[in-house]
Amino acid sequence: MSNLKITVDGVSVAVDAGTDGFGLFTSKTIVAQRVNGALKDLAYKVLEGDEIEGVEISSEDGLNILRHSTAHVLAQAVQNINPEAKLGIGPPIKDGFYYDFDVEEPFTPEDLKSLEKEMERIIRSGQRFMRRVTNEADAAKELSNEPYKLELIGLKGSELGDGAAEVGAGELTIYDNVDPASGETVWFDLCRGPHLPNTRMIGGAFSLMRSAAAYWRGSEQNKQLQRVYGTAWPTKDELRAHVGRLEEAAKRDHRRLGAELDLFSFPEEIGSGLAVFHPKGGMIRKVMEDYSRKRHEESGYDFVYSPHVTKSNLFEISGHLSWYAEGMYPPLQLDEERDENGVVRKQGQDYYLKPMNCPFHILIFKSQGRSYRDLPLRMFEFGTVYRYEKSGVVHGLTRARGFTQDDAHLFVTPETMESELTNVLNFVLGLLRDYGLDDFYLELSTREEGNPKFVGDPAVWDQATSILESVATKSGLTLVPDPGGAAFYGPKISVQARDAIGRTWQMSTIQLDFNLPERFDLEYTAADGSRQRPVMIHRALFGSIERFFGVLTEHYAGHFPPWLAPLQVVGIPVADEFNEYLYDVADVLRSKGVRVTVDSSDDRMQKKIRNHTKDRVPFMLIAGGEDRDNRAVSFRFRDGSQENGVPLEQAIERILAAIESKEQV
RNA sequence: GCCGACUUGGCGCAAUUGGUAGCGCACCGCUCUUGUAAAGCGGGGGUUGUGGGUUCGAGUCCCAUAGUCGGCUCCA
Repeated sequence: MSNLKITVDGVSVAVDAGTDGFGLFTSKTIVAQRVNGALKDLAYKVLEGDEIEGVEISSEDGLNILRHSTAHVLAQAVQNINPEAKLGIGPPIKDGFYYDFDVEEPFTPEDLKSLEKEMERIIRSGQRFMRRVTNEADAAKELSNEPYKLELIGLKGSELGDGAAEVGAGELTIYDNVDPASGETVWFDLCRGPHLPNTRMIGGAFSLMRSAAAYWRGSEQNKQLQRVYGTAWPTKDELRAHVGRLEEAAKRDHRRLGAELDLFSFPEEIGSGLAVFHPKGGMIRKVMEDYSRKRHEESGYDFVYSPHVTKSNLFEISGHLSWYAEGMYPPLQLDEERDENGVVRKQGQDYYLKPMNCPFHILIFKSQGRSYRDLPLRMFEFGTVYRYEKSGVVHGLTRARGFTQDDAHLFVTPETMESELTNVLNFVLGLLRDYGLDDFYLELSTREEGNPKFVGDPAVWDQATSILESVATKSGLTLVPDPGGAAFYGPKISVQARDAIGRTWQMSTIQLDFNLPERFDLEYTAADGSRQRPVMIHRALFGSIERFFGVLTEHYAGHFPPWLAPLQVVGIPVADEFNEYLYDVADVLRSKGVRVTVDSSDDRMQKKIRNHTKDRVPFMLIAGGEDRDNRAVSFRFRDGSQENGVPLEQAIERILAAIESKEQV
């Protein structure tokens, strides 16, 4: 008889005692149930008053369960092949999962192949995932061979981090993998769950992607384990689509496009992480910089310049040498000179390549007495900085060792701080939109209680943080908190932008700083004649020009809009005879500031079209007899579409308009 | 910095168990060339990232170093 009243997907129903998720949900795509907000296996037996929802495999929770179960199968496969392997953790992640193992030999690509085979066998065998509640003492006994799991048991309830998939805040549980034929437990793992009912539901849409080392529990102090990354999807079509997205991202990789389109390179002779821009990349960069300068000038910024090297003293005052010395290039040591008696005649001196521009701008502020009438003072510089990034992190233009920041420092009075921040945020968003990015959210990076990295008075931090938060909230954009992510001297807002294929990039940062003004003892004279300390706002819109260049390259997949394209128009004659006509057309365009050339090489027209399409020239103007006779040209665009016989005046108008409007074509 | 993989003409690749470097594109020359993604023929170019070592002999094996790639850690 029906004696339990529960709610299923919002509908009240009465069910028999002992009813579980298998009884409530018949759809094969329901893989788990959410009971009173908590995820449970389908095997969970409902209780009076439970509010239950089915979890679809294609939902975010469903995918996580699928991937986590696949991770378990991976771990079982690893231990089947190598019983000596010790288990780390194996959580689901975006698009997939990983599992860490302590093994003697790192996994090879061949190992991954044989692991996939073993996983397929396990999946086909249809093992059931059976939840079993245990306690610390029993679990410790069962897992006595698994030192890392033992460590997690000891951590239960305290700071968990990535271990959260193994042990939750509630009961300690183990999942047994039970062979359906023999009823025997063939493998088990400490796990919070939930899981798919059985391995067969994983299906065939999974793949092991790569292996790599990873520190146990994410700390450099710990041993490195061998991590295997995999991906898993409800269907093979979704797996294929995912692989397709990865290929698309690889095709857009700015490092690859940089070489293909002859934009920039990293000559080995110069050193890791140090780029040179070739003429085409240089043109794009110049346009970016010119436009940025124009916008800064319009917005009341002053332009300043500072040298690339400085005596160590400057970064001692700023505090960078005590906090970030290992991130700076080692000093150029100017030797001291001694006379014949060994007495110092000239003191030695250390010079550093600058890793930041702020102290230089501060010195400009200090070069004279400042009045409240001078503020806000906004100093802008394309400042090239050098940071000795660790060898393993250098990555094309997005993580280089030498790069140029579009850096500005605003010196403001406490009263104008909030309005200046609002202006800066609007300025940033407007400029980013001009570069074709228009999907943003904000991140508020704050200090972490008790972390000695953060300097200064906590009360001041709180004040700064609340001002930033208020400005960010008023922008109307989504605000995501980032506790502990602040700079050592103050909190910051960063603008995150989504690119054409949905990836997010941290772009601009706006940081408040109460610390450096104090260290450098900055002052201005207030209206009442008193000496006051200004507040500094650090901000960079592109972050670094190189990085922004890389992001734009990937955003546009190399198809830069006309205003940025290094070559905007190329004339392609149908035959040599029409070169002259196209030269005339090109002259007109060039006189209006268009970057144009005529391809008068020996190649055939078809070959020229192919070459310039691959080069991503936005406008190809083709001309033959018909066009010349009618004073017209034929457009061909990068996507292969074309428009013939466009009157010359109209064609020129159109090209100029496209450049002027910064639109994409 | 740590773990692993990789490095052959400008670029992309090839070279049996170690036996003395090839191909395509690009480049140069010549001939040809009127309608939307590769004309034909010929030519030049590499002491295989660098430095050591093993060997009669090394692109192939070993060591070191630089650089690149994938992760981890880091990112003022």
